[in-house]
Amino acid sequence: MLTQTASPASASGEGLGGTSYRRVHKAILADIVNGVYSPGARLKVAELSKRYGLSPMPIREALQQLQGEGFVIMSPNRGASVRPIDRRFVADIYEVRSALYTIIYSDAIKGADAALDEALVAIQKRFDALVERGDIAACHEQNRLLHATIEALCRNREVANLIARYSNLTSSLRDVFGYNLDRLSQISEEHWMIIEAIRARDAGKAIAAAQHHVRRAFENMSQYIPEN
Amino acid sequence: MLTQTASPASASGEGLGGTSYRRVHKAILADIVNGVYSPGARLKVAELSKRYGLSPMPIREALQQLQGEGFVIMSPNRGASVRPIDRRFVADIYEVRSALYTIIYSDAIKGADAALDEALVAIQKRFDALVERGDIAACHEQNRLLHATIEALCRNREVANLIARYSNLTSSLRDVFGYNLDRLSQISEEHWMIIEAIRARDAGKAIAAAQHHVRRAFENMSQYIPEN
DNA sequence: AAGTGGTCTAGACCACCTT
DNA sequence: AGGTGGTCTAGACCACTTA
Repeated sequence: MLTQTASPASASGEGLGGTSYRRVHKAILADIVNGVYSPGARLKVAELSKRYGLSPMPIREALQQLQGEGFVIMSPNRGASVRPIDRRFVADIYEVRSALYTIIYSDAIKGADAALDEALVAIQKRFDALVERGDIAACHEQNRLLHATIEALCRNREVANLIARYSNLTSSLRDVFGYNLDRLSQISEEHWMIIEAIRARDAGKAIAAAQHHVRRAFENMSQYIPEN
Repeated sequence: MLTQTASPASASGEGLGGTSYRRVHKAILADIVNGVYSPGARLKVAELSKRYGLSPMPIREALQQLQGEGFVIMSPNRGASVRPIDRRFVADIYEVRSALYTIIYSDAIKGADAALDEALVAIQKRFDALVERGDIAACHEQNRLLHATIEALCRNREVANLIARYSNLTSSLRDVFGYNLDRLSQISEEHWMIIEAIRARDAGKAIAAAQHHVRRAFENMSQYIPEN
């Protein structure tokens, strides 16, 4: 048997060219985002090592990157755990998102055209139909799509990265609690306000509507999060 | 000779308890911030390995964390280099900073008291005296202190982290170009506007003044940065 | 086709917590 | 004093670039 791993690109459906630490980074991040590893959970190298069929070091590299990105906390001689999320942290994040929406929605207005208007209306109509049916998962998907469509117009990559990161940080919470039907129809109203403002090409109004939307999302979510 | 390094905590003035990857992370970051490694420069493991008296892996861990934090870019099988900074990136960062100042300066007004007013005035008076003397380095320090004093009132940790990160990302540029005496007296004017707004406890005015300050800083800096 | 330099393994060392 | 699990070393393997 050679020193090198027998199957460098196995254990995952990624095309060649990727390094192990990248695959592991991606995999662990996905597991954190999907709630497989909950906030605060320990991430033991030995376990992960076994799971991915790799020796400790590439695992540690992935964890270090995740630490840099804020998804993981590493304490000296105590190893890695998923970043705990308390109400304060969520409040901080939502406040930043709110501030960033001034950028996103003024870019959105600048880039808006008739095709965008139609797309947004179509998405939100589907959303409403799915609320009627009570299909929460599909609603979630349309919700994601609406925001992605708007945020795609944002020219500021740094903003896009931050928004994506925050979305990942809180998405495990959303899966657990989050969406009941009452909240969904409230969301629909908020979305229509945003869409109307975009169709009117009114940046101030769009920003205000988006910030209102964020605030509501926070108020809804924070009740499910432990104080500390 | 044992397998383990002969002097686990040598090569740096850090107290015990730190791990190697942490020391290296700190050291490399400092070197990037201070311009020892310029944007785009390659960071070869072998060199760093030699420099810090460590084997490749702890170096790589530090680099991975730096990648997660955005200071370093790692390409598969091509290793690490300092994140290149073009004008677009700086523009993006300054736009985000501007947005975050809505949070920082409304917190600042909320937390302001007579002691803060005095402190800010004292700092800016020292700044002005140093401009007279043409002591650019000391000016820079007072500038840093003024902003730190204001930002210390920000309750949002995420915002504080972002601001610190952006400051680190661009500080190597500032060292190279940046501060001539004309710009310094312009900065003084902008600072006094901010201080006046804070003393008046006028959040809107303080935010506007701060955003104006950021915009000017960007305009001044961007002329020194290559288009691409 | 040699060289440069990144990546990964196997296992040793050791810090910390538990008994 | 033993165990658990994090950290680090030495060196093998290999991808990519030079000639």
